[in-house]
Amino acid sequence: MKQSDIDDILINPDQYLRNVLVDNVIFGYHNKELKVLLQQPIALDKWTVTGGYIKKTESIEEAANRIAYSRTGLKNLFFQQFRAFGNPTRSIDGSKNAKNFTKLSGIEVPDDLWIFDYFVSVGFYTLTEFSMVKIEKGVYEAECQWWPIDDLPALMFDHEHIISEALKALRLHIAHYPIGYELLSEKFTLPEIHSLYETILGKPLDDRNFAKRLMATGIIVKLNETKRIGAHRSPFLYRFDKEKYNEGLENGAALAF
Amino acid sequence: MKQSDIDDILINPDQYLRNVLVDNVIFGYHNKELKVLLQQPIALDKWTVTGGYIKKTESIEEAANRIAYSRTGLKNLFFQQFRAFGNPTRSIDGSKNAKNFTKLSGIEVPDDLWIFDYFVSVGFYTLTEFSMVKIEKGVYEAECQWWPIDDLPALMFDHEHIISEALKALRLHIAHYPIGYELLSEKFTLPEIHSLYETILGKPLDDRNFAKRLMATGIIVKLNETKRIGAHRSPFLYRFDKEKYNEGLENGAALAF
DNA sequence: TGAATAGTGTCTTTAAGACAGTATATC
DNA sequence: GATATACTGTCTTAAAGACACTATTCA
Repeated sequence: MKQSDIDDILINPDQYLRNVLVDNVIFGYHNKELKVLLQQPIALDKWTVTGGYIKKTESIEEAANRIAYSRTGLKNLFFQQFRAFGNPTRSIDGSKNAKNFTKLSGIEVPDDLWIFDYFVSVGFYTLTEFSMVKIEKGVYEAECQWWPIDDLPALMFDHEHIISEALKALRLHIAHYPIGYELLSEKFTLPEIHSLYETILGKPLDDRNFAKRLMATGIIVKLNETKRIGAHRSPFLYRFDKEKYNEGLENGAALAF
Repeated sequence: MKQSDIDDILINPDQYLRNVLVDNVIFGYHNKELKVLLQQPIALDKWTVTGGYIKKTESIEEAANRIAYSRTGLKNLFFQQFRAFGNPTRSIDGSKNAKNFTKLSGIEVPDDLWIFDYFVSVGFYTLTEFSMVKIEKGVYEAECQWWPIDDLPALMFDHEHIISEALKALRLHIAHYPIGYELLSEKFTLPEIHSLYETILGKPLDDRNFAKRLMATGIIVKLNETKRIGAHRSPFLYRFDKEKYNEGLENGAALAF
């Protein structure tokens, strides 16, 4: 749990559910790079994924969305619940006992204050195109920035585990459902979507087989336009067939890479 | 939330996490039938899946196990988290406001008591062989019994949805990982495991292709014994190769039915 | 015409799916 | 020998995977 959240829930304890929160692993893709949005609470040297408490009036999905919106300024991002984390070690941390809390905040609190009990975290991941994001850090965050998924800073609690589980879930998802609508421009080239899949999966995919299979699903449509990319052959542009895409999200699209 | 749980958490509020609980959908298999263990709290006419609060000293997995043990008397059952449920409508229910609560229990409580806020439910499912289970109903349950999955009684809250999501998760699991170790005798016949798969998936599977594929995974081993089943040809007995089975649980076993 | 990237077709191998007749045990 | 169940092999079709050359653009 982050210092800022402790403050927030102390100031407005009545509007939040207790002992349960949402952690939302925000993945950002841009130009063959996959990154994750992390924040560093003031007065702590470790980083956390974005997360927050759940209001009594909202669902866990709404909470995950609200958190993503508050950091990225974007709505209608693709997001997905992947699993919940909950065990007593989630509270064994320097910030999670009364003495340390008082030292950090100057506020005196009883030893058995309920916020020192562990919190069950419901994990979501969210996908976004990171060049479109104007990061808005929270008032209690010293920093909020993108980190490459294979070069993460020191993370609080089990957040490294949460990120790796989120990535595992994302890679499983990509093998069964279409992906990319929120990550590419409306019109995109075959090499662009090819790179997206390679980057998320972290492995090369044969370009001929990739194009063959992707076209076979019908979720993308070739346009009669090309994109000029300089001193090279101009690639054709494609767009998603939103109907087929949504159908794929519902029923699965056979793209088992 | 069940009446019994409300009592329990009122009597011992300090040992449990607040606003979060575990619901454990216990599936029972026996003789070509798949059932789910449901309980009916005293003074209510609707049924619920088994569930309970999470102690501050235990993980959500330990809580799910404790619940399964308390109802079935069995340990080391196969269980799996599938997803969390949380939205404000989870608290709109006859038992979830102060007036009704007082009417049912005779205990006066304030209108804004925290237990009337909604609870996030972390959903697990558990598999067991139901002829081995001696059902132990909780002190606050009027009934606790097996129900066929395609003939359920009226269920509280979103519990029908929880069961259908659990079943969906189980069927997804069975397509990617081995299953059955906890559901069959140590030695079993091909027709027995064939029926198990057909029952869980709810559809017929070609017997020749099933045997071919199952043997190809190496997770079962043919023994040099047969089982006498009366006036018919005696089927051979098989057992699981526990090493291959566990490896399949870790890395997946290609059995995409 | 050289450099960089786009785009595409064929063959092989493997897996999935459909399908039916023989073998065995007991009465 | 009648009956009920166990057991298994082949063919067809579809998908996956490996693989390399031609086309375009522009400097």
